Amino acid sequence: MADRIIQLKKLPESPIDERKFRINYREALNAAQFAAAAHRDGPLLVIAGAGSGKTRTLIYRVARLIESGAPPGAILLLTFTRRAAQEMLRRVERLIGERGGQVAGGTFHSFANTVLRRHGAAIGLKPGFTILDRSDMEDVINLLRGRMGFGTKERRFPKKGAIAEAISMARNKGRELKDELEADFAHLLEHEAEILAIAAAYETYKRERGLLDYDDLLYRLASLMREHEGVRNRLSDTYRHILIDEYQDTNAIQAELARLLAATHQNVMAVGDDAQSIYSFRGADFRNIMEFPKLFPGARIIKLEENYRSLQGILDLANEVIDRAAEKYSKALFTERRGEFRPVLVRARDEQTQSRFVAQRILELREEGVSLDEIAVLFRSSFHSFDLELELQRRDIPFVKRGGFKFIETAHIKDVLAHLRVIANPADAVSWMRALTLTPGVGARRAERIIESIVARERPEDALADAAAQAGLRAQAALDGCVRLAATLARLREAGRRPADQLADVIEYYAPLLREAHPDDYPKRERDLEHFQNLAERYRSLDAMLADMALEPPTDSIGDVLAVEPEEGHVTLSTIHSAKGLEWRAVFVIWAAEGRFPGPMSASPEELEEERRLMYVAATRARDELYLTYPIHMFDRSLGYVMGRASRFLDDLPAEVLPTALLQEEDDAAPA
DNA sequence: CTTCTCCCTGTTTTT
DNA sequence: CAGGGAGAAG
Repeated sequence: MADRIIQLKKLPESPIDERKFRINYREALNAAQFAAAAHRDGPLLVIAGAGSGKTRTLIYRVARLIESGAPPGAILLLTFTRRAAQEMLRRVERLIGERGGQVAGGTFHSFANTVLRRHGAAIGLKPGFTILDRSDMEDVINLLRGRMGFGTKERRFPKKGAIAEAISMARNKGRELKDELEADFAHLLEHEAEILAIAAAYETYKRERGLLDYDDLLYRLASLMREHEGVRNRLSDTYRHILIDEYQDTNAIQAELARLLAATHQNVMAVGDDAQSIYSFRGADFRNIMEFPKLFPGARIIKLEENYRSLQGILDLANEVIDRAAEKYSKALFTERRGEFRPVLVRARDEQTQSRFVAQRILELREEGVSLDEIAVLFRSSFHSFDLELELQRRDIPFVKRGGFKFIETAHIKDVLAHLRVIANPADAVSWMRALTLTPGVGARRAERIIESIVARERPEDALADAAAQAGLRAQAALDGCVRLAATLARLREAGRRPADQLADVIEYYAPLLREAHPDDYPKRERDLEHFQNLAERYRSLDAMLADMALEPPTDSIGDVLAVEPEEGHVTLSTIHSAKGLEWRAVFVIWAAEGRFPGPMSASPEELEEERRLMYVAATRARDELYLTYPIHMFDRSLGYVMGRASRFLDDLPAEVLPTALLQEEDDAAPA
């Protein structure tokens, strides 16, 4: 006789008692957001439209993981910019208290830096490696090109920037340089053999001297984890929950890092928006986000489509812009937010008028009670704001500018840094080159000879004076200069010195050289050095300071007006790239004109598609008000004044979605 | 042979 | 505005 069968009932999907949590997640989040935040284990992909509470969802998921018992240190939050990382960690801390501060987080690059300094020995890395930024990379390439004798006779050898770009792109796409050149750098193929030789020499050079460029940080971390199962499992066990923001901007290596980090648990949450992929120039491919379910089989997919940021009129515009994209995107944004506002396309007479309009409207907004902190002006390329910066200065409107040139990239800061880097890594020949050629009478040739004879030493500066004499330096002034440099470096190397004091010594040594080199504008540059000095005070180790300067440099170039009444806030001027993930109550997009946005460099259909997404990103930064402007008369260097046309991304939009306005002088007629 | 100086050009976007 | 090239000067 058969046993009696008793049916065991399946428990309902979510038996979790919400009351055990301190935070009321159901109240704080909508259904889709809640599903994402409450997700426990296994891969999860969140496709989140602009303004759909993506960051909020991430933060609540972190909080919930911790409330469910995950140690904060086991949660790793990877982002693309330091600002995004800091902002998130701050909000986590506010939500759940100081334990939130123990959550690990940062950019892919800074995470790689930390891991490689600790575990890099397994792949032959010294912990004291130096990080090369893009211009350092170009300096090395230039040095090698010279050494190898390329481009001296021939006129048309590719520029160092082009070579660096090709090398970097190949790395980020995980391709052979040869293939990359053939696919995307056809114009360099003429010099293929030389470029390949330079690339090979570049690799050797970096390895011999303990140098890593940005791409190496990711690439070597991936090799480390691929080749060393022990390290891989240790890292994966340490970080039981990996959360990745802006996944649409990952490239091939970053996707692999995600896979490697999740080796022992598959707990990866990726958040992104395919319509906001704007980093293909860095090797990012928005198809990555589509491939996520292939990389992590069984991934759960959640879409966030409701927008909490913008008024419907602004979303209508954004939807129209992205609707016209060649590749169709999966979402249409909608919102419950009601309001009359429609975005406006403002046609200004010329650039000056455009600037005047923006400045005037900013002042009006301030009159209406909008804080300057709630206003941003966005543009395609950082130089587009030059005229506006002057206008804002004229009217005493405080602003900060994000993106574009950072003060860390200016020659005088790099000069000062070079001296510190030589102390941190005596084998860093690029920095030696920079420091040495600053002394009068020493140029590239002699500097190289000097470096060759001293660079292998532990304290190269001890041999500096002799080497200088042997390198053919005759002039007493030049020899004296080398002696002074050696003395300064020797002092820097004394044990137990604070980075800030070391920097002060360098600046003392460097100040006369700076005045000599820039008699016209050295006061401005000295102010930058002072600013740098202040920044240095926070660091306890030179290595940490140098790594930060390469990976997470201070981004805001402080406008001269910053000191004016700081309590009233400041307008943000930003490239669209740097504005990613941020929002403001009122947003201006200037230079929304053909030839600027899209710019002249965007020719291929793919590039134009990316420009379109960029416009979409720009528009969706605005909460309540959005103004797009362009000048009717644009100045072109070769043609003089030409007629400006509205950006093709706005040109064909229906007038209900984007009405136009023309600016008029006050006494001309009725106001526009 | 090297360095310095002056004039030109041409400028995305970022870790 | 800086990076590169050409030519002058050390």
